[in-house]
Amino acid sequence: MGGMRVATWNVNSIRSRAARVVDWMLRDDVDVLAMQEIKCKPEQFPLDQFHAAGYEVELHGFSQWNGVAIASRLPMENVRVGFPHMPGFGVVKPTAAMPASAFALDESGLPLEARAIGATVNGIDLWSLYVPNGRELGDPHYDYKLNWLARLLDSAQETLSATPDLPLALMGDWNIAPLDEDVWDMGAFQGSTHVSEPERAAFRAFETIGMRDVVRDAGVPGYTYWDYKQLRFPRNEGMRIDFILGSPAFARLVTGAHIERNERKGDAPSDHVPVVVDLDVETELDDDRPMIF
DNA sequence: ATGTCGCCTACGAGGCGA
Repeated sequence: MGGMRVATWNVNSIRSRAARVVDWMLRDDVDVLAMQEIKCKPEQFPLDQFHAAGYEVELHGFSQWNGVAIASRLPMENVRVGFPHMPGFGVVKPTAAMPASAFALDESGLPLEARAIGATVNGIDLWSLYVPNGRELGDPHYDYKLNWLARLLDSAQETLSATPDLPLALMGDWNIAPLDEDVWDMGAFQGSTHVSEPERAAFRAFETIGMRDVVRDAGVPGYTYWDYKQLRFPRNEGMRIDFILGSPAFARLVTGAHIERNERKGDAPSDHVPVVVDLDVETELDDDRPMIF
């Protein structure tokens, strides 16, 4: 096969947006979509609509918060939920929608959240990640965010140490604006999360293991998120917080990228839009072939 | 404008998270 189109999109509830998501995948010829904030458990996911469009879905979700999924029309293998030493947060609070038996705990006894799922497609290791928001500087959730990112980095580093030539992509809602130009007005973010130096350092740390923001590297400008409030989209007061970080072997496959700004328009949009990369899978296959001249 | 969403509990309006 030749081109392969891969995307990430924080859908902000798949149950309220399945038709819109599937329509876009077909219209934009997407092979694999990493979704975040599906906000449902497995039995609630609208699988039928994806299957009817030719996509299989792997997902990880607990009740109404968070939740991640990967939809693909190419075979998915080696599906993994979470990553080694992923931290949890908060307290176990059983409800009708989430009984005590639904909680899994981390090594410290904190409940794990549904923020990471990975699958291998065409030999490419693809992850859908929903980085914790952080809420406020100094909030326990902010420490959780930084710790979660540090453990994710450890995990990616271990993977790339063992398999340096692996095409690996960490895709999702990072809840970090790495550069000042990634928000519409730095003055509005003084003392806020998403732009603080520790968060930006945690993001940049992925560069030290060779991971690149392949969409920025492709020269694609623009925001990926606009708050529902305060006419943020009409005013184009957005944030760039959704990213695809690729290992060197992944970056070599990239032939193009775009941000689907139009998906913020129309009826009942998510507050995020899809971020898309095109891959030349033949490039990888060619690399594996012996040179004959 | 604390300005909008989406889902929860529990049946209506308030809470939470983003």
